[in-house]
Amino acid sequence: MSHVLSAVAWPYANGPRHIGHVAGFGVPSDVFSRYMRMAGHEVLMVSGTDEHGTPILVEADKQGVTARELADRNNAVIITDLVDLGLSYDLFTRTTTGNHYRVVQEMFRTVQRNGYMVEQTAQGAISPSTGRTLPDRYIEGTCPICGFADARGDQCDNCGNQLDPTDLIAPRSKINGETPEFVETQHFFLDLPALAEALAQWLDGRDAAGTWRPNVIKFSKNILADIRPRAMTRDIDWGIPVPGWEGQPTKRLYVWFDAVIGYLSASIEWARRQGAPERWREWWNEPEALSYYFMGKDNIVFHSQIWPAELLAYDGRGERGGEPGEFGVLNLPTEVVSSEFLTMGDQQFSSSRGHVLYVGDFLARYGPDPLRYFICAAGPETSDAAFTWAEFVTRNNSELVAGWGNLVNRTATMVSKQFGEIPAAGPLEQVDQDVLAAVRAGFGSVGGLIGRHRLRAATAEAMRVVGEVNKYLTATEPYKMKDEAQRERRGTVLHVAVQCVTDCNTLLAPFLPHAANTVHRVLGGTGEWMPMPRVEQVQELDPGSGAGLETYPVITGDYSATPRWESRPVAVGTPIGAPAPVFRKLDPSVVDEELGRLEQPEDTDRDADPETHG
RNA sequence: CGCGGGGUGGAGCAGCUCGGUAGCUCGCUGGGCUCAUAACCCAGAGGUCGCAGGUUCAAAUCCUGCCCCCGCUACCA
Repeated sequence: MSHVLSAVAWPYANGPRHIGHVAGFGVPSDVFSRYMRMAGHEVLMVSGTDEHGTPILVEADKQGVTARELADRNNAVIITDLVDLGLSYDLFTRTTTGNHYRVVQEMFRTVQRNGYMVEQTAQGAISPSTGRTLPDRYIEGTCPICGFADARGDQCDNCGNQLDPTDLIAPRSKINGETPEFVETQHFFLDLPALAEALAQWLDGRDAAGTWRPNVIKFSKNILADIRPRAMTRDIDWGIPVPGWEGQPTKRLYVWFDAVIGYLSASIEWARRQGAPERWREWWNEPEALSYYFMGKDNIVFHSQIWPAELLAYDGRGERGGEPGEFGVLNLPTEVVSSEFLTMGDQQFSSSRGHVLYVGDFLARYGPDPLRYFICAAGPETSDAAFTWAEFVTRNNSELVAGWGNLVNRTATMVSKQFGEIPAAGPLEQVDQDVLAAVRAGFGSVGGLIGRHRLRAATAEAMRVVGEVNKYLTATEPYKMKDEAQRERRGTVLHVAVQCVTDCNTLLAPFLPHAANTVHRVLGGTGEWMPMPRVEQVQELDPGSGAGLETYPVITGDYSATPRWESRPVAVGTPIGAPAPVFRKLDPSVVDEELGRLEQPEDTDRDADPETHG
């Protein structure tokens, strides 16, 4: 049994999340975490909403609300989506809490004391109207090389050359068209080159372990080649105050510096709320503890470079040495589990063009498990994958309904009609023993695949096992055993079938936790078999710091009753009544219906694009 | 230009690290069954594994060159 940290990417609170987001970080991390709990590990699964940074401010300005108000609103929406999907966080919090601010500032101070946070003057773009940093990607102008009029601050799309915003001719802000001001400004830079060797050593070790997805380890080692210091502060008035610069409220920590620290701060917050304030150390200080970070591919650099660099700097393990602070020596990631992107048909998601499918809308129409199933079976695991309504409907109908749901239903129907309870088994024949063994073997094969983050293969393997049981029923034909003389054999077959369905339900529980509870009840069980997360309103722990929260919602849950990853013998005599279907069959017309919805987005004010024309 | 991913029966994918009868799901055709949400089971048709060379007794799998597609830029993870 190990301590396993499931560190799940923090959704950005500038709007609701679409199904691509939960395909990248959400469902894969939950399947893994649920499985690891079932396998007997001590899992701590943490995340929260990421609420700082320029895009939040830009969106808040657009909506005429404060950054806090915008973050509060989106935090609530995101929490509802994630809990409805059944994502079993031990704590899903936010980056605006006092606890987070304190942890981030402690990290900063120690990194600085160890010599890895160096103050430098840099040329930066400022928005004259707000005084805020204007990130490179919000600046555009004429390319000095090819004359292209809409070159970006960091690259020209026309000629492909890398640019610096100061190179642009007639630079302008993408936000409001004003001319940015380039000023000399002081910032703290994380001295990544001084940590490069330690990072390389760590990555080599991870590479040697051979467990990372090939493209992730490859990409991570690649970006190490031209590593350079990165500014960890910004000229902005929304974010965590910079220790030592308290007198400068327009300087704040860079959003990515604080966001990745959320994994640690959320672990600490969880421990404090458990009334065991030091318990987080079991996942962060014990060297044999494991940590898995789940995200989309655009976040790889922050998890395989910036965050480990922050940890190494905190631990004092770069070339300048140093001593860890009050958190002690912190563990580096065991594995960075990055997904590729889910596309909608053949294009990427785009909220402004209405080419998007929000989690909340999806769940309202189809419920959580069909989405979870699709993501597990056909998600962007090792390459981009397309979500299409046609494939969604097909997989739902032919795999969930006709494969698994039907097996549950036909088994429960026969038991209910012929015995009304789980019958006792007589002597087992070879065919009975074979199917029982085939299903039991699934614990090893499916579990091994989930442990290696091969969810597509794991799903297929679990469904193959389901198929074995369907074959068993066809081979033994219990529905033909009408004679009283065949009563014992009929009972034996149905007993075996119920045992197999029960075990299949265990195998599928990490993927389909809601359905697992339904099946559990169909087979005569009661209550919530797979524990579910819940939303809880909590008090701010550190009212003196943070963004001024008083109470806020979190996702949490008690998962201690999680069933084990093993065959559970069924209890003879358990009453089984006539079952109701576990999954809903979808009419193929939903494909056209949904495609029509996409073509005519209800959002009528989407033409009000402040970016176009001045 | 560079970096990365990908091109496998009608569709979507696995296999490629460690060469050796090309596999899965859906669809299609035929058959069986009727307990089940017309579900389930069996059989079959359908592929010169992007192209051209090379290594080898043997290449989807290794090497070289080429072609095509997609990311790396956006309110997107």
